[in-house]
Amino acid sequence: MPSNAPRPSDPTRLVSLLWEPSDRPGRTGLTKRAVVENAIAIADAEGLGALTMRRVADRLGVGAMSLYTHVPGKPELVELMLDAVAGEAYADGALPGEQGGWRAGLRHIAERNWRHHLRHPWTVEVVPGRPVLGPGVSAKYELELAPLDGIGLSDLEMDQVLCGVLALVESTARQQIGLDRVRAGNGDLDWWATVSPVLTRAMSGHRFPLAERVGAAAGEAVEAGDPLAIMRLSLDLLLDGVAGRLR
Amino acid sequence: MPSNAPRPSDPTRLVSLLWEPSDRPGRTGLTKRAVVENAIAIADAEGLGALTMRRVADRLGVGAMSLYTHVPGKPELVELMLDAVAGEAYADGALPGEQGGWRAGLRHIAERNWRHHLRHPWTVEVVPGRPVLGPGVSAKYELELAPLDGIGLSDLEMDQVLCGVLALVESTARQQIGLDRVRAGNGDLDWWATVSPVLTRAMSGHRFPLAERVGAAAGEAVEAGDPLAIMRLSLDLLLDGVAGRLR
DNA sequence: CAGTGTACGGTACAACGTACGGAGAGTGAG
DNA sequence: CTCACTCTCCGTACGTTGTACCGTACACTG
Repeated sequence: MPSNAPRPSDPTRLVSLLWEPSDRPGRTGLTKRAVVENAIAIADAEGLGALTMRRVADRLGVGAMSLYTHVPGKPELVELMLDAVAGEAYADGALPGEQGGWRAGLRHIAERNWRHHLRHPWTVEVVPGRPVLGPGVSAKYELELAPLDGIGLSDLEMDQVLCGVLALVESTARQQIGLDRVRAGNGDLDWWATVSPVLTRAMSGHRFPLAERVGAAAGEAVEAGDPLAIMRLSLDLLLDGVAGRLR
Repeated sequence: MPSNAPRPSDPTRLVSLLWEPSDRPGRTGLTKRAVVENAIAIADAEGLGALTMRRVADRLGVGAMSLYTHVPGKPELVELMLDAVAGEAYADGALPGEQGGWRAGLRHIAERNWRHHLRHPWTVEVVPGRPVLGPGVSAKYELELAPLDGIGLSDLEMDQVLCGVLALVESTARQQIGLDRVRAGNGDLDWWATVSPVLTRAMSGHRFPLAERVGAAAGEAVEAGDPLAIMRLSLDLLLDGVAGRLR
């Protein structure tokens, strides 16, 4: 990043970019779609940190600067990637609105978004700005609102409940993904076993009775895929709360 | 980042670093505390992206490489920053355990964490790895468990409920922070007004009836500080759910 | 006062996003 | 067919990043 002031990033330009057809090939057959797809492949495998214009270009067998004909810059590329993967979430036809009731629908949404984030871990690295108003995101939003329509919620409440569920899933997925990464980093060595003795020595003098007791219980659970359990429990609690408001 | 393989980042080293006293001055009076505090100041004002070893060093009037005598590298610096700010959350003495009941306690926790994230927006940019086992984080965890102790939850459930609340707050704060940033970026020009016409033209042919209706309602609410409302509603729902389990 | 360990920092390197401008292919007009 | 113009592609270059390496110079120990 050479210039301190980032490019203006015209939102108008971005919207057209999102909705324009992505398949019109250039001279070497390069398309916007191909750029986005290859960027996604890199980010899926190695995270946003490994996503580099040069690497995308290498995968496509073109020069780095050729990408800029199809994509204004890296931030815009990431937005295009986000919209592209959003479209996949319900591609198999199991729609939230057809799960038999709002509760099953929301559960389905939670499960699909969980999968979605684990499949594309970089989605939890992006700090959102304005909503990405592309075809993929719009379609996803439309489908996810379906189970909430006509059950006695106002339009605003529909959005808020949905956002609440998605927030829960996203944040828990962040934890899971972070955990997966550090576990993949060092070769399976037992983190707690190595850290624990150093920790107890370091915090001699301090006492955290609750934290130690609960932390131990939580720590054991973590080794069995814990964040998912947190997500499921919190989701159930939240759904119970919604049910209470409806009756 | 010159080497593709990041430094091993010994977790043992990090734990000692977190608990070691931070005030022992070096030859020029440089301390670990000073490094961390100045790094926090930069990140608070301009985000993690603006946090640079050179900038921290400049603020301290030392050479960039001098930081490395006090801090092993940038990732470790960020972890030290996280632990340092965690310590502030309840520094004024209004503890979650003394709010009169678990419900008020959790609400207090949510509100304090909301403030915390807005005060240090970079905290929502960090993808967590292993928990940061420093004095600040430990103290915060201890205090936040207090309102949940002895109300009929298992140790594991205590952790899960707390994590659920924190997840909700964090994810909603992320949205708020992202929104604040784009709003600060372009000089207050009305985003929706400029985007809307382009959008309707671009998506001519596609129909998203629910998304358009609900999105409009949600869009209006956004201009009045919406993510906070989402957080509050979802939190209430979650708390209702907890109440249902307890009785 | 001499010796030694440690704090400091200058230089250098690989990698980053991308501005700039040239090269070359494609297309339309005369 | 020829010319001119446009648009795609990309080589080069710049400023900035984290930090490895190694020399320097201070402060404490003896």
